[in-house]
Amino acid sequence: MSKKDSKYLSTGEFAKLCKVNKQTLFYYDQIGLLSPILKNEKGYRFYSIHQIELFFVIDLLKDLGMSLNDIQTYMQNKSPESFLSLMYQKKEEIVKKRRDIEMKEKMIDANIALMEQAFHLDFHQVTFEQLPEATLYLSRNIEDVTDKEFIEVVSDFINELSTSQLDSGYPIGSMTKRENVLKGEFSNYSYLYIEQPNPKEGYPYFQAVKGDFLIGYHIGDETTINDTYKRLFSEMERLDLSLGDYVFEEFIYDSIVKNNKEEYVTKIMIQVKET
Amino acid sequence: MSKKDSKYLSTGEFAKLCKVNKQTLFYYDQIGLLSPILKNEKGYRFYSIHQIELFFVIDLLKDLGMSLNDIQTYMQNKSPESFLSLMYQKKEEIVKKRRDIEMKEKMIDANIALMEQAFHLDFHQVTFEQLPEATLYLSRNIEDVTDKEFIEVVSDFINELSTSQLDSGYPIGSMTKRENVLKGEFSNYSYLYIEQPNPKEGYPYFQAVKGDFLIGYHIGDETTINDTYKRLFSEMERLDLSLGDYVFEEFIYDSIVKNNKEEYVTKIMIQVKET
DNA sequence: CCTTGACTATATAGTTACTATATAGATTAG
DNA sequence: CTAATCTATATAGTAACTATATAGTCAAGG
Repeated sequence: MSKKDSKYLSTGEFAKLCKVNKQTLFYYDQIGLLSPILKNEKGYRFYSIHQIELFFVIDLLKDLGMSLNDIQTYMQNKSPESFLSLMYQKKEEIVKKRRDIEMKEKMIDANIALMEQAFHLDFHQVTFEQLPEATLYLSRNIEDVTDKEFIEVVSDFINELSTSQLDSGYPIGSMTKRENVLKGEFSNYSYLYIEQPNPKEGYPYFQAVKGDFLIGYHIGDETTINDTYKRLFSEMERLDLSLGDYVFEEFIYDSIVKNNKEEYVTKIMIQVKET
Repeated sequence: MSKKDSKYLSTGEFAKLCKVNKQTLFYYDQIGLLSPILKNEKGYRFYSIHQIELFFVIDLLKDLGMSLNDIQTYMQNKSPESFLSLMYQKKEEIVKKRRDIEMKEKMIDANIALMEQAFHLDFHQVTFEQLPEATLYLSRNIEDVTDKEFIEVVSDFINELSTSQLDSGYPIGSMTKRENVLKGEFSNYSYLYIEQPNPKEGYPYFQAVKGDFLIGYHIGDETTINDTYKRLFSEMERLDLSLGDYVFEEFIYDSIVKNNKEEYVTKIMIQVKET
């Protein structure tokens, strides 16, 4: 490279600096998005070091979901005013994006915690535990609803979680009222719930779970859960305990980690009081 | 829809719940990534509400840059152990991604601040100001380097910023030592710098800028900056000020917001002391 | 009972933003 | 002077949708 040329970067050098494939720069040149400031008689491209700034902005906008076409349109009509308004718009978008990432990070954390916990559990053991208070966000009531209504409630609940940013990453559980459990309708759930480790103001939360629980695990799919309930109830009797207000169910192993239903595991937490 | 069918969601309903295009679900079914649990004799697809969980995991992994192919591979060999190790791996990745987003948000904030500020400036005004202390991260020395070396230093500087997470989003400026300025070598910069609003431990920062400055603006490209410097120096003389340790240059309007070089604006901050 | 409108399906082609490959000429280090 | 390494163009392939065309299905209203 001659002394004169050394002010500039070749495509390869510029690509390295931008941390992209050389082909990408050819492509950007082709579509006219970012062309080298000079091409010599042999067709060799030469980029100025200042062009890195432009590349960074392109990269930023691209990362924020703007198409190369739209970026090009901006670049052709650029001005401090349009840049500022673009930045304001992208600020809003990136805040959304950051929240989304934060939520997903929480989801990963919750999944890790759940799995780590699961490894230390003996699913054949029934235990008596005191659970601390927890705040739950509940769905609408789902007692005795039709299948169709059930689907609607679940859909609304899921939508509510994402629109109101209530999705803590924790798994969704279901709770059943004492009276339905007493009737033997173990799967006639009253509400769906999701735990809220950091409850926000202004939502009708359910303060729950503080108290004594009998905890057991059901292995297999929901069709055989009645047997497990019966086993737990006889254990309750043996310990001289009586049923409290609610029973809670949470999946430990489900379709996400197991291929066949026989290996699913459901945690059953029966609120109890001493007689 | 018959009572029996109402336990399930049609492709359209499920797509709405997943917040994706119906076609995407066809595509996922086609490649065998996520198939409805039943298809009736007419070929209509029916999804179970539980499948939303699987979709969420697929969506999470996809968002974290995993290809549908790799996701499928995981799904075929799923187990609590492999899920946990996947989650640990994705946790690392998402932390990186979050930091990246946070950095870009800062970049947007800095750009907004810069532009808002610029709108309130009169580029023809020369002012005398006291600037607060600031922490700068400097490049290697670039006095009297060749063009080639200059490019190398800039490249290294930019790489260092991203690898050591020193990129604060602020624009990169250049500073020139008093002695070079006195020789009239205004563009024989000594260092590049980037401001660090929240300096981290363990880096050799430059504590700077606290003190009195004469601030003016150069309109046009770098080839004519000498005239502006001369104008500023005569103003310095008039005010009975003498040159301090450094002169700082920062772009206000550059190729990112202006199409032609005649409209570029450079802020020149001359450190001064009273004589 | 028939029609209308809203759904469902499949098949195929198009899109975006690369990415890889093949071929050939240019440059540089030893 | 030659081999290794760069550069270029042209073309094809890729992932993950997305759109379009065509046709069958279904439920609700007149």
